[in-house]
Amino acid sequence: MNKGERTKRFIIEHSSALFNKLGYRHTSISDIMTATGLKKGGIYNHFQNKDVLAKASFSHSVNVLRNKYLEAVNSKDTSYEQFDAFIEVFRSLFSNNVLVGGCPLMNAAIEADDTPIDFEDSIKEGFTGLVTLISGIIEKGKLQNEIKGDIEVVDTAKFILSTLEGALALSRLYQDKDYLELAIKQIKKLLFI
Amino acid sequence: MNKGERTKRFIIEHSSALFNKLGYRHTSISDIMTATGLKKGGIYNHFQNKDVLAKASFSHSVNVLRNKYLEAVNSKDTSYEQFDAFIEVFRSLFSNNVLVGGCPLMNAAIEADDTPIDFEDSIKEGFTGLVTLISGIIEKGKLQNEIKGDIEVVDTAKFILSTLEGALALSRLYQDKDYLELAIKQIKKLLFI
DNA sequence: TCAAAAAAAGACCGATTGGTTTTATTTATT
DNA sequence: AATAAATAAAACCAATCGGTCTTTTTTTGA
Repeated sequence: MNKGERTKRFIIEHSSALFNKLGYRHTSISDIMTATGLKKGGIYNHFQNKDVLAKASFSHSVNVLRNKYLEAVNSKDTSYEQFDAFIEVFRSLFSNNVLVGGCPLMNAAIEADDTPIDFEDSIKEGFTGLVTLISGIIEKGKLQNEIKGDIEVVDTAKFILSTLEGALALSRLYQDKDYLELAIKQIKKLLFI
Repeated sequence: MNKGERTKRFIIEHSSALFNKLGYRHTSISDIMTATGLKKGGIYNHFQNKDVLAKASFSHSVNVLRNKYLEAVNSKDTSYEQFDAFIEVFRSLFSNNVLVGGCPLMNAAIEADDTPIDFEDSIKEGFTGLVTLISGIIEKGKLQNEIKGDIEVVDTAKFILSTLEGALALSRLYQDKDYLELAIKQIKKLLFI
């Protein structure tokens, strides 16, 4: 990997945290200059404009998170364990252990609401990927008689995602994990036999 | 009411929609000038600075919404009807019938996350008020044997709020009411006898 | 090692930001 | 109707925004 690629990655890694914390519109190039220690010339040498950098940073955050989810879920065999592993990654969005600033999908979704963001489709893809992941866990659980048989797979996955995302936002606002833990407890009660 | 007060109200009414749609940081004075037809002198004559106007606009949005909630719930006698009435107001946050731009509490909460907003306490108060309102409905339902007796009132209210807020955000992103409707269906199933 | 290419710094640009001040106009009071 | 007070427009301000361009420095490959 040559210098150019290394620097480009370096910029993305450092700016993705900034964008997720401050928002895409509100994060300025000078914020990124401070965070990276580079000047404008060094940044614009790798990205045509701020929007391109913002999109790359968003994708990076989402990729980091997705890989964590997949790694966690795929390492388990029962739906109980898969769900717990998934939840453990989701909990990191409260504790800032994997990313800082909360869920990048929800943050971007709220910002995109009525304020056009050019990577809105990527936000939808990200959420849809999560619904698919949760659906897989439910499907497996039903097959293995761990999850109630009369549950609608995709609808329930959408419901679980809604609940978790809402609870995360409230837990972060109050800096109180109870909202998230309560949601997890209720979901488990709904799901498992 | 003299001219000054009338203009002040006029500015708040018009800018609150803008702030809720675009975000508090991102809405500019010139946006407000366009929306109100006033020039800077006319606006700064009534508000010391943008933050004061932003806070007044946020409070206005929250007040409009709170009055709708209270009016809806207080006009009903059974917890079934109260819950439906509450939900009908919440649905308006998807259809933009009462406010435009989604839930002002959630919008501000996401913006306040890691980006200090000076009215963060007002956001918390707003959410706490909603938890109290929902708790009241559950309490009444338990007393009137409409809601399951073994339900934890406040914890369940927090769970319901989490679910609804998350589902609203997803429904708004996809422009698809299913997320919200699914959440409502599950909550009713959980709640009522 | 040396020259070409890539990378990054630095200076600069017009537009926009929030905000102030001065001037003009409208409203309210006598 | 006249006048003081309130209101709003207009002009102006420094700071910051995203972005460009030129120059300098560093990396790379022969």
